[in-house]
This record gives sequence, C-alpha cells and structure tokens, in this order.
Amino acid sequence: MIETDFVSGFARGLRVIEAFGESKPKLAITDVAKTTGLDRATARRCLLTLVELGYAEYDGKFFALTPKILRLGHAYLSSTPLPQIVQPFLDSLSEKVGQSSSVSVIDGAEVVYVARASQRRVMSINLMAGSRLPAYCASMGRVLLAAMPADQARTLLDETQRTAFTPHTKTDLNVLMEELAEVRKQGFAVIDQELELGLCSIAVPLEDSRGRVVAALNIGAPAASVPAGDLAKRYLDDLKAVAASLRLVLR
Amino acid sequence: MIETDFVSGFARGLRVIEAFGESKPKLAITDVAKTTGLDRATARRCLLTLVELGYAEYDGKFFALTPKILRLGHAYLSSTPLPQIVQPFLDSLSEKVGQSSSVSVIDGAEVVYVARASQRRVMSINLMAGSRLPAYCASMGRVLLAAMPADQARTLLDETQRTAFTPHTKTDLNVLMEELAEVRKQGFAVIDQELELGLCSIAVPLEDSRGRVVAALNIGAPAASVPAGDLAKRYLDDLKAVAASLRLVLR
DNA sequence: GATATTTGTTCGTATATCGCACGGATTAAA
DNA sequence: TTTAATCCGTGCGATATACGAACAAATATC
Repeated sequence: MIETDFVSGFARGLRVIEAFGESKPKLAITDVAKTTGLDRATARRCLLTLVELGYAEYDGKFFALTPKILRLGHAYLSSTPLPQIVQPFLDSLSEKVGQSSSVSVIDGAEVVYVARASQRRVMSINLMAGSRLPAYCASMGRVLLAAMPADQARTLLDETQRTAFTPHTKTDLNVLMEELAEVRKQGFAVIDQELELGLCSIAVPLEDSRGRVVAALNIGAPAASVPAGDLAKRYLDDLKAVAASLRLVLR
Repeated sequence: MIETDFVSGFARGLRVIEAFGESKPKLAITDVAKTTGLDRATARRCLLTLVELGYAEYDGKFFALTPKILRLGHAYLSSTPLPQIVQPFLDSLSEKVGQSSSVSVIDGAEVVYVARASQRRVMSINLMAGSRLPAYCASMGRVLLAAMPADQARTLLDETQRTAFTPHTKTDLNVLMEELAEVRKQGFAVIDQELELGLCSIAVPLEDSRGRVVAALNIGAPAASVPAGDLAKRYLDDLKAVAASLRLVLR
C-alpha cells in the first residue's frame, strides 16, 4: 500500500496554479511543464481543467489565471477568524500613529500578510493581504522566527536563499540567530532598512489566550521621518497594547 | 472518448478548498462531503492531500486551511498586471479626494476587489483584495454589468439571489435592467446606501487601449458627509481622469 | 528557403483513483 | 447504561488518468 490517501492529480493541479506566481501572467503549456516538472500532456490536462472551471483563460497559445482563482484564497481569509478580528485594531492603530500597520503569519520561510491598514505608501512594493516577504529580513518575520524552536528556525534560515536587498541586510546565519535570540529576549524586533532603503519597521508577537504566538503585528515607517532607533520609544507601547487586547480575543 | 482533457481529481480538490468559504474555519470530512457533493472517501482523500502539501491542517477531527492557500490567489495577484498597474493611481486618487477607492473585476454575479486604497473605514465589512460583493447592488457591479450584453446581464441577475440589504436596495429585475441602461448611457453608476446604510459610492468603467471594459473603479464615501447626489459633481472628473490615464496603460 | 528545434496534440496501456459497501469507533439520544 | 445514529477508515471492482512515444504544426536557425 503506497499512499492511497493522496490525490496526485489534485497536487499536480495546485503546482500548475502556483506556476503562475512571480510575475508570469501568461504561460504556454511548455512553460508550465518546465516550471512544474510535469509532463507536457499532464500540464495541458490540468490547464484545460482550469479553463473548463473558469479559473483560467486560454487564447489558443497562452494560459492566464482569472479572478476566480481568488476564491481559493478568499476561502481562507473569510474562514479564518484572524483577519476579521485584527482588522479593526489595525485600523485604529494605523490611524493613531499615522503609519502603515500589518498583521502576518508565517508560511515556510516567508511572512504572509493577512491584514493591513495602509497610510501613505512608502514602499516601492505593493503589500496587501496575501503578499509575501522573506522572513529573515522582515520585522514580523524575525518575531515569528524567534517564536519557534531555535533549531527549527536555524534549519529554515539555512535552507533559505538569503539575498542582501540593501547594504544593511543581515544574511549571515549566525548573525541572524543571535538577532533572533535578542528578539526573543526583548519581545520585539526592529528592522532598519534591511528590505528596502528608507524603510524601517518594528514588530511584536501576537499571542492567543493560551500564550502561543499565532501572528505578528508591525508598524512600518519611513526612515527619514522616524529613525530606527526611535521606533521602540515611539510605537512599542501602542503595539504592546494592541497585542494585549488581542490576547484576550484570540482563541 | 468523453472529455479526456479534464482532470476530475483536480476539479474535485478545488471544490473542497472552496467549501471552506463563508466563515467555516473548521470542517470535518462529512461536512466537506456534504457541501461539495463528493463522496466521503473522495473528500477525505482530497483533504489529506491538502494536509500532505501543507495547505491544510488536521487535528484528527477537523480540517482547517493554512495561509499557504493564499499562494494560490497570490499567483493571480502577482501575475496579473492589473493590480500592480492600478495601485499607484488608486493611492493618489484616494489621497486626493480623502475617500476610499477600489478597483474590481467581475466573476459571475460577484464583484471581486483586485486593488484598494482605503482611508478611514466607513463600512462595517472589511474589504480587501479578493473580497467579493454581489454585483447587483455595488456601484462597480452596476458598471460591469452595464458593460456586458443586456441579455447576458439579465440572465446573470435573474439567477442571482437578490437580497435587500437595506430599504434602499433595488432588487426588482426590471428596475435593475433600467438602471443598467441608464448607467450605460451616462457612463457611471451611483449607489445610495443599497449595500449598507450610510454608505454611498460612485464607479466608472476602466477600458483597455482597445476600448474593452476590463474593470471598474470606484470611490466610496459616508452618506453623511457626501450625499449620493453630490458624488458625481465631486468625484466624477477625478474618476474619469484616472480612467483616461489607465486606458493608455492597459494593454 | 531549407533544415533543425521546439511545441501542441493524440493514442495505447499500465496504473492510480472513484464510489460503494462494510465494520469499528465515536457521539447523541433515551 | 443502552440504544440509535453518525462518522470514520478501508478494501474491492470498475473506471478514469498519467506517462511516454510518436506525429504534426509552428517556430527558430542558418
């Protein structure tokens, strides 16, 4: 008996959907076959299935996903209490401090935004629910990595391609592990332009009522108006207050 | 030979994912089987496949989606040019007028938000990319319905459960069809508290360079500060200007 | 413009998956 | 506690699907 409880056709199809990430709007059959490692015939069958169901369009040459695909992520966002619960807190926090604020969870070595309240844009990239950032150089990522067992975090970081997005980005494994220990000790993480020049942020963990870290909350600010060194002084109390309120609400 | 280009295992799996919508965080095997109409054994195999791939969790009793599911919607948002292209326009528009602004496309009888710039929250519900609203009572929905052939819009509306969310909601099929004709003629749609009391909005179509309507753009405002009758006067020129700019950019 | 390479599609068959039915476990009702 | 009612996991036969190869069409290369 070799794994009878597994629908490989389904798994293959999901691989096909994910092949469209990374700014690849239109893919031909062979492109999909290559990025997924599937046989061309199989990739074609999956793609045509997506078209048949309305999740994709086909112009005879290229396939492109349709907005119906968003139903899948929406199934998560609308079924999980977290985004709905935190959004109002996020809104008032963001308005009070006049900066963008977000909540994210971890998925592998990436941070996934589940809710966000944005003020004037300061980042070049556009963040929204479902957006992803590498955990090792994001404030919420540091917090979430610090919350897991050290060896698990080390393994995760070790397996990650750690790019230096700016001259400030910390990429050395041991340096990062020390950073995580510090974050664990002080209860928050500060990022100073490691992801993008001119942008710094501070994050705290969000615990549920049983004390388990389920997400992270952050505030991002332009380095020009708020130096990284001032972040804790200015925003930590507000962040902690929101975290405390949410601890009572999160089951 | 009947439909050889279709992977029904894949299609079944997607049905399983969508079963988690509508605020159902945790589902047992039988729940999924019921909502999807699949056999229990099949539903179970799909769910275990999701767990195996990390898209879902299983506590021995209930299944719940994980944030990894967002990768699927993210594949669309990051691969489709539309959200990235419109976001900066949305941001500056929203900031200029001091109200929330959004872009959406149509999927069936629903409007799907693909980008949004929000100011202070005025709605009770939380909107973000991937959120859905019934087309018949949303300003962007009216615009998008008006852009399709009348009989197609009529069929879509006829098949839709048209709930009166407020006393102002228009639900009569013929009234709505007349409304669409008016929208088509004047080139914009105004909604006065049909979705939620205290909220009104105005939307215009977004055309690509070939003149095809590919999305809708709106501004929402509290009825208390901006009466519905003033919406066109105050915001239509700004909306039209953005639409004109985007017409040059959208392929 | 001819050849070489890549791409999309079809086909047959070995294999995996589906739906059904059954037994054990769990929960609900009495 | 007993009974009834679900619910869950598992084989089995029938059916559907994946793979690889082969062919045709399109594209690239020279």
